[in-house]
Amino acid sequence: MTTATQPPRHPAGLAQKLADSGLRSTPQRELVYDVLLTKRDHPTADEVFARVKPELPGISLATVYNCLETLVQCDLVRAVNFERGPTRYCPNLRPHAHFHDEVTGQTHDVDLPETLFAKLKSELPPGFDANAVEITFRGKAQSSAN
Amino acid sequence: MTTATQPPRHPAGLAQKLADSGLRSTPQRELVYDVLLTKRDHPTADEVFARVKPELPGISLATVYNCLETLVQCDLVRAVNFERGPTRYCPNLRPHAHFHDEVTGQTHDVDLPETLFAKLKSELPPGFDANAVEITFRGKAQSSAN
DNA sequence: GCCCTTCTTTGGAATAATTCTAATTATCGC
DNA sequence: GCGATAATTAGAATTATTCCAAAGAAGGGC
Repeated sequence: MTTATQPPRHPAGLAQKLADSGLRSTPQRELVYDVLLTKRDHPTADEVFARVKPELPGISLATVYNCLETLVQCDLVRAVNFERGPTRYCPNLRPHAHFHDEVTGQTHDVDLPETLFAKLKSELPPGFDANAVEITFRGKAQSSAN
Repeated sequence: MTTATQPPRHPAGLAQKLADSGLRSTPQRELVYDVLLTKRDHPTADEVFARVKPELPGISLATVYNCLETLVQCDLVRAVNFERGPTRYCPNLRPHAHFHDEVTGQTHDVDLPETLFAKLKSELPPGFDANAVEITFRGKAQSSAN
C-alpha cells in the first residue's frame, strides 16, 4: 500500500507554534493537543493520559505531563488550578474565568468582557503591575450540561 | 508566685467562634491563630509550624494542619492557593483579591470594592449561582515592602 | 474531686500529583 | 547514512497533605 498520511485532526497551528519555540512536532504532542481540543472538559493529566493511551498505547504518563507543559509554554493551552486539586488543562485562549461546580465537580468556562479584566487591573494600587488575572467562581450550576 | 495568666495576644473572638462550632479552645489553636495574626504574610503550614514550635516545642506538623483547617472551618482564616504551591493562610476576612509577586514570591492582599465582586457575579450566565469568587493577580510589585 | 465520654493531639505511615533521572529512541540537517 | 540534539520512557524521588490508631487533655454529672 502507499504511504497515506492520516488527516490531522488538530489545527495546523500546532507545528508552527512549536517551531516558533524551537520545538518539534511529535505524535505525542499532536495527540495530547488533539485530545484537549476534542473534549473541552478541563481534564487532568491523568484523564488526558487515559484518553490518549488507546491511540498510542506506548505513551507514558511522564510524556503526557511533558506534552502538557510544552503546550502551556507555547501558549496553546492554559493550566487551571482549583484549590489543591490536580491541574486541569484548557485550550480556550480567550480571556475567561472559570466556574467550579461544587456539586458535580465540573469546571465551566465563563466568558467575561475584556473591559472587566481591564477594570480589575485598574483597581490595583500604584506600583502593582499585573500581567495576568485569574478569576474563579465557586457555586452551583443549574444544568449539568457541559 | 501567684498564678498570673499571660494576656492572650489573640482576640477573644477565637474561643467564641470555636465554641459556636462545638469545638474547644486549645493552646495549639490559639497559638496558630496568633501566629497568623501577628505576621500576615500568608505563611504556608510549614512556615506556621516553624513559627509556632519555639513557643510550643511539642507541637506536631499534623496538629498545625488540623488547627489551620479548624480555623478555616470556623471562618476565622482563609486558605489561599496559588497554582500548585502549598496552601497559604490569611486572617484577612474582608473580601479581597491576592497579588502574587512573580519576583519575590510574596503574596499581597488587594482590597477591592464590594461592587466589583457583585459586578463579577452579575456577569455569570443564567443558571450559574456563585457563592464565592476568587481573584488572583500575577505580576511585579514595585516595592518589596510587605 | 472522680469517672466517663468526647475532643485533641501526636508520630508515623500512606497517598496523590508531579517532577526528576538516566537511558533509550527518534528526528533533523548535512 | 551520521552525528548532534531533542523527546520519550519507566521508575524512583519529592512535596504537600491526609489518614490512622493510640495516648493525652477537658468538661459535665454526680
